[in-house]
Amino acid sequence: MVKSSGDGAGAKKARSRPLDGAGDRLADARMAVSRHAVTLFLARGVSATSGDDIAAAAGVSTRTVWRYFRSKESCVEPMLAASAYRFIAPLRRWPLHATFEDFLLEDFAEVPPTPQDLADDALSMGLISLVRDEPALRASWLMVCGQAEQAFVPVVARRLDLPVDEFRVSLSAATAMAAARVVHEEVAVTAVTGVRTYTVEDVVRLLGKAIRASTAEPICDPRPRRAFLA
Amino acid sequence: MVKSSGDGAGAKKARSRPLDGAGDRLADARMAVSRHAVTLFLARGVSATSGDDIAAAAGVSTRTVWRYFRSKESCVEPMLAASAYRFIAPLRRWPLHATFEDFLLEDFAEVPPTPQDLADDALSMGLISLVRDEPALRASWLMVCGQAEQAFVPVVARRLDLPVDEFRVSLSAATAMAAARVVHEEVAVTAVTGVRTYTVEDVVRLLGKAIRASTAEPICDPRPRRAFLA
DNA sequence: AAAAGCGTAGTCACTTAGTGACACCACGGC
DNA sequence: GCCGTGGTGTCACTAAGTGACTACGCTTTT
Repeated sequence: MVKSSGDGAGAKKARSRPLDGAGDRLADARMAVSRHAVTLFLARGVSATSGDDIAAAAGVSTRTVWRYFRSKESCVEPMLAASAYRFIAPLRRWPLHATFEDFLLEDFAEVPPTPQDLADDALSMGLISLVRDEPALRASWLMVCGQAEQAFVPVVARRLDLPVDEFRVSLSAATAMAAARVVHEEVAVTAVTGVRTYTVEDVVRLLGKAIRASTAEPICDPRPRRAFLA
Repeated sequence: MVKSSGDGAGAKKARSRPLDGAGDRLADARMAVSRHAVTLFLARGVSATSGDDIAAAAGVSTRTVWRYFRSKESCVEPMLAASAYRFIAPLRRWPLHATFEDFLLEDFAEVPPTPQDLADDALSMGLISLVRDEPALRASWLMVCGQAEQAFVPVVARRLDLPVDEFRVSLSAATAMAAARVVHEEVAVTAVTGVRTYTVEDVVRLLGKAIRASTAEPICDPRPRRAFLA
């Protein structure tokens, strides 16, 4: 089913991958296919959508779909990952003296998401709301959370002034992203079922609370001055 | 690829499922197949093992394998889940006044694992050490961690004296199991690569430290008396 | 400007993963 | 004895996923 490396494509040159802005042609192509896959999954369900359907909708050959993705379900990963990165990427610029909420809200005000981003986030939320019932989809969602966890590691390391390979750092990144996952799932199901609606601010506050509760490390708040301890 | 429900089999009657001791004939059969699958995966690698191979090794028809499991990779889930439950199931009896480490170590001394359990744990560890490289296996591992999270919910609820559907409870269960996952992965790779060895006590202490660090809630220690706050 | 080099997509034949339908026990109740 | 009921095997089939090769576009070289 899977040869060895993750998602065939990118193995060749490991080119740039800016993580933030656009630019990677291959990543864009994968993203386009992913968007069509998600749309189809939401419209007719995962099992009623074939690889051929996805290929046809995206206007590429079936072979290309399997070159891009290691399985049908993993087609959703770029979409979900992109939504996650829209939160995590800005945090690489998060100044040490700012709180989680203050920084993120200010940043969103300064660099507002594009309409495309918002549409993608809506699709992602729809998908996340399905994750409880569709095991294959859940596996992909958890994989994306794992990627998010990796992307969050340097943020935590900087906040704690610790090297990225420190155990405390990976632990904190893992628990924080677990908290973020639970919040996202909760938000997705309540939003999709119409129980309530959320503003960006609501979500940021929920995330902040959850991440604070998820670790004894002070990653969300200004770092205490070392001088007091020395 | 997947019809709708998780792992075809058990849908019919949702019979007992004792979670602890043996007894379920179907679960035992699934476990036996799972054990053979894990052995083969470890011996020759996942992609070099086919569904037919697993069926042949387990002495059942291929059709039965697909009835038991929704995919080749998910064959490993019963083995991994059983290892996880050997930690979580006892915790349902965890008295409120005992610390995590004290209770678990005492319990393991009283009810020592069978040789079969120990062998299964060794296989599981071998498998967990592979999850970093094999994405399909990683997805299954994360699914098992999700099941463990669900199983941990009632334990947390009891410790916090909160209903099982409280958000704080699912949050804590999620972050605690994320911590446990990171510890298990670390232990698995260092143990398998021979960097160091672990006793049960080592693992329990590592888990305790990690879970304590993973949540602001006092789930690992005796619950503070409410009377002081009232 | 032609040629060579390279990276990516398409085509098609092929293997393996996974499902549906039905026959066949083994078991327990009556 | 007969009748459900639940689990398994057989077989035919669909869908997922791979290998090998071709063809196109783009850059670099001469």
